[in-house]
Amino acid sequence: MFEFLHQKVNETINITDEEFEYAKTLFIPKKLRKKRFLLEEGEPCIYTTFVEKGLLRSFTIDEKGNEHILQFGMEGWWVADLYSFLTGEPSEYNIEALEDCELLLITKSSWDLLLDEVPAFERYFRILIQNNLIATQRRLMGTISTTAEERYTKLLHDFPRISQRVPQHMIASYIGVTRETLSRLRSQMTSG
Amino acid sequence: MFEFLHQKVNETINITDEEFEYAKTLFIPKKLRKKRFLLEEGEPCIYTTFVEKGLLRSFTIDEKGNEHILQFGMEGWWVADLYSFLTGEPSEYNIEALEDCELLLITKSSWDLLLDEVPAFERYFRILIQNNLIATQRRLMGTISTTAEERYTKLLHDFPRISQRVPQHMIASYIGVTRETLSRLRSQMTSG
DNA sequence: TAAAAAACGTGACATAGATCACATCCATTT
DNA sequence: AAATGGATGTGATCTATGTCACGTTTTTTA
Repeated sequence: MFEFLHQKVNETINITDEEFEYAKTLFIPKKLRKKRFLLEEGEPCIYTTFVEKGLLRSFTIDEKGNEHILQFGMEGWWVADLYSFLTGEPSEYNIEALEDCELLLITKSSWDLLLDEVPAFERYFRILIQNNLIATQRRLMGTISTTAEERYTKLLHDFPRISQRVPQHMIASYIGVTRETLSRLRSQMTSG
Repeated sequence: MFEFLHQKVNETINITDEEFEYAKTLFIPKKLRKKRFLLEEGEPCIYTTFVEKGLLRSFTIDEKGNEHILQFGMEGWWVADLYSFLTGEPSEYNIEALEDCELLLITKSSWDLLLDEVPAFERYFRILIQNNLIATQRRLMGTISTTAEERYTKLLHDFPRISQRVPQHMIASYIGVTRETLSRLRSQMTSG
């Protein structure tokens, strides 16, 4: 059950088997079925979650009822509302399973304990967050400076299998356009 | 010279005086005059920089010659092209002083040493990057889901003094519109 | 302090993308 | 297998923002 997490951690930092054995005691395994929510807007995000299997999305819903996707959480990734997790404030995000999922949850207090007891995990999360920051900065700059078509093409390039796994209207909301616009974009691209 | 950095670090983590004394030996003080560049696109970002005094911006220039600002670096903040700093790859960003600056630079090898020797600094940078990620995610979601006017109002709210310190066309490029659009927005806002 | 450069405002027009409306098409549930 | 709801495509229009052009004001620099 922990092989995949162990592998991901080992790819990033040096960690002893005892340290990882200790870490294992702090995680809570959970299965979550498609369409079920791991987190709903307004409630505090009490877990940070490692995705062993499946696919989730974190997203907001604005006043008009439009959804805006912050991220997809695929196998090997982590999902949470980081701000809510750290502060205990109500979450701004929803997190929903887009496929049946197998997850490893860790609470804030266990996470704090883990970082205190095993400095290697402090580094692991620093690197994880660092890579996430770099990716988020790139996406931000792309959103500011490129067209919807370029952002769509880049998404397909970065995650080739995504369009088989999630409906088009979610891809549209990830790149920041309406489903209608993405639909027209796609027909232009195949015809042209 | 290091009082401000010491203060910022102390606000975030617990650190002994000896640990901070060691850290001090790894930084390179530098003054940078207004309009001078700390980093130019294409060259590797060999330093991460703490801003003691002054103001900088990191930005890209696209094929059309338009500038897009990733961030302003004010007193107490850090600036770098994180990806380039970590990998040694050529930078995608320019970093320019918008005011006369006093900076503390640290190279990648010194930074690695610091994180190895003083685990408290690993935590300091983890928290720093974490807060930056949260802010960047918020800005991304705002860019996807709100109007230019809302983004402008939010920027003024978050950084009330920014509009006295940087020209309007840079504020425009930060919120992702042209200078003409921001100019019109501003006249609407004061009239309405 | 004169000259040059950068910043800013504003009009006319172009365009990407949003909105609204409706018609399939496909999948999940019973 | 029927039925319901979600997902997609597409037309007609609307709107925010971009683009281009030119003039004025302010700030730097020589």
